[in-house]
Amino acid sequence: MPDDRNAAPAPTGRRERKKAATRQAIADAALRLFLERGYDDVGIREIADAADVSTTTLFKHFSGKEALVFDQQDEMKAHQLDAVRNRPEGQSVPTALREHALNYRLLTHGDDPDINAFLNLVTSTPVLLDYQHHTWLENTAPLAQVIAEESGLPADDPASTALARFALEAPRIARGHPDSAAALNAAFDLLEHGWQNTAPA
Amino acid sequence: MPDDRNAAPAPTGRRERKKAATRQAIADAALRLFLERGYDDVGIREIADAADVSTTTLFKHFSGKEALVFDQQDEMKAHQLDAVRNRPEGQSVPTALREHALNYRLLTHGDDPDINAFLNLVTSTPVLLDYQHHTWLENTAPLAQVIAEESGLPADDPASTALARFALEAPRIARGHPDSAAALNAAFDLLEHGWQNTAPA
DNA sequence: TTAAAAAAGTTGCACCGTTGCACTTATGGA
DNA sequence: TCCATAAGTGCAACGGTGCAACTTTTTTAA
Repeated sequence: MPDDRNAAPAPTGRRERKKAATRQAIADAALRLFLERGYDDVGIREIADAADVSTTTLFKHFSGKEALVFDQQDEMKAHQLDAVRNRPEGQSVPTALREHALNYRLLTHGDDPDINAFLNLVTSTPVLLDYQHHTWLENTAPLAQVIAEESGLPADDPASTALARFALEAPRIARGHPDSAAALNAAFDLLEHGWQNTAPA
Repeated sequence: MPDDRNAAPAPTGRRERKKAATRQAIADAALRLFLERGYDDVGIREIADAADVSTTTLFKHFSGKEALVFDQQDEMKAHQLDAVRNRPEGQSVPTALREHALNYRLLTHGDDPDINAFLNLVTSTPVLLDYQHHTWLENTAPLAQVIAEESGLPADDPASTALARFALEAPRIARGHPDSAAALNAAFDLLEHGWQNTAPA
């Protein structure tokens, strides 16, 4: 039999794989039902049934009903941090943030029917929009720190915190505005010009 | 007997006075209990009992549990709009918004024990912070419109929406930051400089 | 190998915020 | 004065969430 002794202590493990599978089963069942009948018309108990687990188990995997829908937010947050760190030579921080936001916009306006259905679910359910925004804002502190690093400012510099928060807020402004692309750009124009005249070289 | 015939059809009326009294009784009871034992440890039914009404009545006066705490948000919103409209000659819009925010900060950092107790209740209860922020943001569209008017821009100009939203967001940034005054000022520095280089004369 | 510790999952229940329904009472206008 | 309407009542129910005690699986160590 193969010797697994030196497998890293973290990633693989019979336990963790099963746990991940259960979690996935729950998320899948939830998303399927939500897409079929709408977020508000599907109950927790029903989702648990469909995934063949108890509601208690469901809540051990997800902090609440809304969390069932967003299972990849962490990656998106990390992606944003990278976009700032690995921006092209000479590009300003706010510009990098703008580019990232615009790229993401493109992603979500493609023709992939799955993505569109998901997006439609979210945008048509106020609770989900709020939740998404809320968790998105949790990236404020990490983003502020990256901005500070990239700009040679102290770790909790107020200006970098402000820029971080505003940048995270920009997509939400766009969504509420009739011309969402214009709104997004206007927001980043403000930030770019402001940052340029505020931050050190 | 006095003749009330030409009283405005709106304000006085035996019915409406009673209604206002009931509403006030509910809000008072709720606030008292919340301050005594904390927001999460007081139930709706208990508040209704203390105000001597049914829960049904309570919910006819307030849209939800959180709304019991904030009964003056509308005035604050109007106040902010006025601060922009009636700003001193030659003062820029973002500067007026900064001044207003700073003034409000002073109000809430006084020595009035009642105010402090209330503030403590809010800041120590995440749900309430979120709710307050949420309703505060409802001033985005009105504020954006005032900004547009004052700046000679079309009513739904993207830049004015962005500025409005960011200005409303600023206090929340400040709260999360160790040096809240500095954070507030940094945020408005960004907006002032950005607006100056973006907006028309 | 096996015993015990730890983690995943189950079952059942109860709480809380919130809503709907059918009903009574008070008020203001015709 | 009578009536339409609005305020308020009481109750039952629903959905999301948390708790406690218990069983099953997996890991760790003796």
